[in-house]
Amino acid sequence: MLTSRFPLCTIKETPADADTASHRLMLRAGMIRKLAAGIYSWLPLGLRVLRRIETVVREEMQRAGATELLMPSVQPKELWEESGRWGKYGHLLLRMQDRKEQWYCYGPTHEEVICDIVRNEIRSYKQLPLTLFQIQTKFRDEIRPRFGVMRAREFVMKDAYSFHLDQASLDATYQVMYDAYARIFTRLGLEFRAVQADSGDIGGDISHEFQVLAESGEDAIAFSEQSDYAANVELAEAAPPPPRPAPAQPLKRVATPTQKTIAAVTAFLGVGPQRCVKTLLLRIPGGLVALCLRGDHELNEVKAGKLPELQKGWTLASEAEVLAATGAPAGFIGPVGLRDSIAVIADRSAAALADFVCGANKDGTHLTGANWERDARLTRVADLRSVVDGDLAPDGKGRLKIARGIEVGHIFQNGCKYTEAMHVGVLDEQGKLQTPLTGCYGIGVSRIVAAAIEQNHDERGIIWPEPLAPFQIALLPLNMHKSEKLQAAAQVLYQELITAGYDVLMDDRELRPGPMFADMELIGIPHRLVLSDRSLDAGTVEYKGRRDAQPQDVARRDLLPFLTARLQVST
RNA sequence: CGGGGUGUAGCUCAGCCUGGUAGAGCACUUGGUUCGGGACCAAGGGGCCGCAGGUUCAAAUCCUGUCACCCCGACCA
Repeated sequence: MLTSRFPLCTIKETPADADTASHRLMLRAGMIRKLAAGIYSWLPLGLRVLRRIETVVREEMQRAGATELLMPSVQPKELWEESGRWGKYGHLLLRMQDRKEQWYCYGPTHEEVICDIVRNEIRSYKQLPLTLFQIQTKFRDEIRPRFGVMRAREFVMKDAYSFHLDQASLDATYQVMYDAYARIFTRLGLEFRAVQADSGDIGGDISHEFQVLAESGEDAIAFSEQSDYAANVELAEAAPPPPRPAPAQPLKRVATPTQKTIAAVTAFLGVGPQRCVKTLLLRIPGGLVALCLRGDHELNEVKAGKLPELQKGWTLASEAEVLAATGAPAGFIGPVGLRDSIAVIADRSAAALADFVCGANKDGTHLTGANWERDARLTRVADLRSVVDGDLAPDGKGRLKIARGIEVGHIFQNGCKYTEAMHVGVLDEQGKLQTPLTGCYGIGVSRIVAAAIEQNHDERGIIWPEPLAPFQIALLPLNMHKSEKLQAAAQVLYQELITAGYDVLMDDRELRPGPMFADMELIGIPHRLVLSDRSLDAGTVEYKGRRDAQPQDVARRDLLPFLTARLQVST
């Protein structure tokens, strides 16, 4: 490809509203342009990268036994009413009407459509197990899109769905997909981790996320350095605490006139936050619930949301509700002496404390030497907190570290959630109608582009992992317009490289060398060849890898073998 | 949805407070010089000052409304 025929669209200045490295570099390199909030055009350069990822994903999906199809991006309301998600999916669903005023949505995911296809086309157990996938543009009307294509509203996703007669078959395919995902992200040259995950609204029991490790990631993941344990912090557990010691101190009331926060109370009383119990009062339909946590721990809302008491929704109690229920303002409430109608659910770590400090349910007062059972009613113990760095791993092997990641893949076992709702049935060997089990497997194709850049860039621009690079080789003939000799030599080399099977971008613009170098480094081409009258006279070509500190001269006649040793021929 | 902010040339922004012929840098076009790390000189093209109302002799500037976008939060296979 010649730069004169390939619009590079690079920009020198940093766009004002780009906050992360990948967003900034994708705009500067001319890969994407914003059309509206969370909606981007893919310019030619960006599209080449996107296609490279799609190719790897497609190859690995096929190798894993999945078959490609393509479903519509626009889906009728009726299908979503069958699954019950027209209402449940909420504002994420972009709804629209056609000329007949029929309602549709722009598909945020395709469980409904795939179930409709399978129930119409698949009749017999002989056709199962079946795994279908597509690479499609989806739309989720995120409340706050940000970071460019990392959290866009419109995005490209690979989604696969598998159908099974029994759990063993689902387990087997799930494992095949898990392995395929690991191979995909490895092939793409990304540093990633597979972690146990919450299955969220998709539903189901078993679920893993594939997280690309990056400081700017929106997810926190916990993993043990001495075992395989790795989980999203939404879900991660610590090993249970040791059993509660017996009470040793008497319950004592202390005046804490202005100490409303854990930090203030601990400083005032000279005890660590891990000796305190903080109490959160939640409003649920028809009542209140108290959740108790150790002072140094945070409530994990995903875990709390699974409590039976909170199934019908919850919010934090208002200041007025707290006062009415406990007689004290927030900051002074505690589990001791709460009225009987309020269930007291303590996190395992809080429940393991003896002689703790907590609010006295009286303005300006705390208690010391408080103890469960003796002083405070305990309805139930549950795992309610988020793990923190240094917690013991749940398998007892090693301590947990917390890192940040970008979720690029997510696999689920859904059981019969969708097939049941959508009335998918297949006849088994006995001629009996069975509801198949399903798995679903997503990869954020466009998000991977951003994730790869987050992991691979420097102050000059992007540094593409080889398999993602829009071009393999940048060929820069310097000041070619002034030298016919150089023009001829460049043309010959360009043709040679193409014939050898390389993906080459030759810069034939009448630019000074500086801007040429800068552009190629910005767009991250992994290998650079420079031709000049000087090198022509010396019979050499200058080579520099994108990560190399210094260029090197290679004899012209040795160039092809030199490249063969360094890079793969593209297909 | 709550809070904050911004809409002026392709991009980054000044001008607005205190109303009076719309600006700079970068980018673009042409000519010249230069040219192995984002050159220089000269000449040029480019604007419904987000949109709609209002006040005024006169509005980018003041007032009202509206739309879009950005940031923080809630939200998020």
